[in-house]
Amino acid sequence: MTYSWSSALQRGVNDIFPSLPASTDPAENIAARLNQASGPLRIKFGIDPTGSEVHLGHSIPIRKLRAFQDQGHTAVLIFGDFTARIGDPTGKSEVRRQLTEADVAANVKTYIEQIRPILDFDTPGRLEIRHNSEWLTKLDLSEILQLLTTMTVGQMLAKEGFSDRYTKGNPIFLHEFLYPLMQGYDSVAVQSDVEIGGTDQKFNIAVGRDLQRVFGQKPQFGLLMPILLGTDGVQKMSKSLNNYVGLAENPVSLYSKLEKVPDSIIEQYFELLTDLPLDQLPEAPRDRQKLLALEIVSQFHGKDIAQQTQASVIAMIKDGKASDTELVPEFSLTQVQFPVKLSYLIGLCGLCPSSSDARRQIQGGAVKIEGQKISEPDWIAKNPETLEGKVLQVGKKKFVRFVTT
RNA sequence: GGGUCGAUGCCCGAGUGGUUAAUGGGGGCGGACUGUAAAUCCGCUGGCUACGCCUACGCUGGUUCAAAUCCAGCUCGGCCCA
Repeated sequence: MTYSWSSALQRGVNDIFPSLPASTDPAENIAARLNQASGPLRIKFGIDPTGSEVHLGHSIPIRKLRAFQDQGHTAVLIFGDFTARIGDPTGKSEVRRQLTEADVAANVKTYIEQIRPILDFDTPGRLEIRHNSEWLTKLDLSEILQLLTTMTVGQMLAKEGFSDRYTKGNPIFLHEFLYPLMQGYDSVAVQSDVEIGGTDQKFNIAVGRDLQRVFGQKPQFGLLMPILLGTDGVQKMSKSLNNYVGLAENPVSLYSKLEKVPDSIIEQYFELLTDLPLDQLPEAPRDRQKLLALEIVSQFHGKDIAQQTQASVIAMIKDGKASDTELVPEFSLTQVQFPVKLSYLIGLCGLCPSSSDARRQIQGGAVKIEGQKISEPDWIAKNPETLEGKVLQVGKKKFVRFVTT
């Protein structure tokens, strides 16, 4: 098998270092490394299982990993179970939530399920799943010191984020300095040839190169993918900003979020999240949004379901109410005591976070039953029969159908 | 370790004894408009099956008829000194 720096591998790549054309040393050129490889290269990607949801932003480097797999290389997927458990206090001085071993293990499990549609799990030799606790828990103090001697405080402070925080007077804890080193050591442990990461990972990946050199290995290449902007089109996709699209979301929610991706970023979404040729996209902006939504739902749920979803979402909007029973979540009234106040019920079924909020939504004219607006905050349903089979709607995209079973 | 300044709702940030669930901005949500977009305009933005009740201004006590506001101790941060 021969390897090459193909267009599939190059698609969407933001940066590659050591930089591609600049170096005259053939060994310092990723294309050369690929061309000369006698066997599959080891492509590293690491992710800290700190939460339970993976979103489209995370999927970008993973998709790139898949592209390497498809070219015959070995994807080395590292779960940062050790780094996750210490808890990375990056950003604010937020409460450091200590994750237990069990939390992390559970997260790893859900991550794998969510990632499964993207990566090739089946072809032998194409995927290696590792956990960094494997080697990081074994380091003793003298080995840690050896890692620490490779860097200066000045170098650390030069890292984006650290420098900001330092000049702003925000706290930086010492153990945060250890993060880049731990992640870098992962590269040593798995002997990676190429590490994939977001552009924000440049520093950490570079540390990996340094450490590999220290440990007598050939330094990896860094392949940086752009950070995906969230559905607000402004800030990076993240769960805490609530501008994310989760991989595990149901088809309807996936579709309805993606079909309104702002025009300004939709091209980037196509480039990074699909394999569609960019010069053949539809002209009309609205058609682009629909195609994007359809394509991505297909990736995770298959073409049939995607098309079905598109049809029902269109119907849902057009008629002003949910018509397709399959795709509207059901809520059972069996546990509810009647008569019930609507504001309370809305809180119960989760369409609003609290009954107070539900009350406000009713007053704001956001609540409909079967397309009929309810504006009386003390509206009461006398018995289950008045609601059975009906669709409750809060705002434009939150629906629930009442059932009595 | 010593000195000093600080800690307010999702975030930033006013308020320094009493019409204070707490000005303002951001964000978010909802409504109108639209391409289910953007921009714009309007409303909402502690909880409670609610004409009332309960929690809130780092934590714990104290002063007072009354405290986010005054006092003490504690916790956590910034800066300066060592």
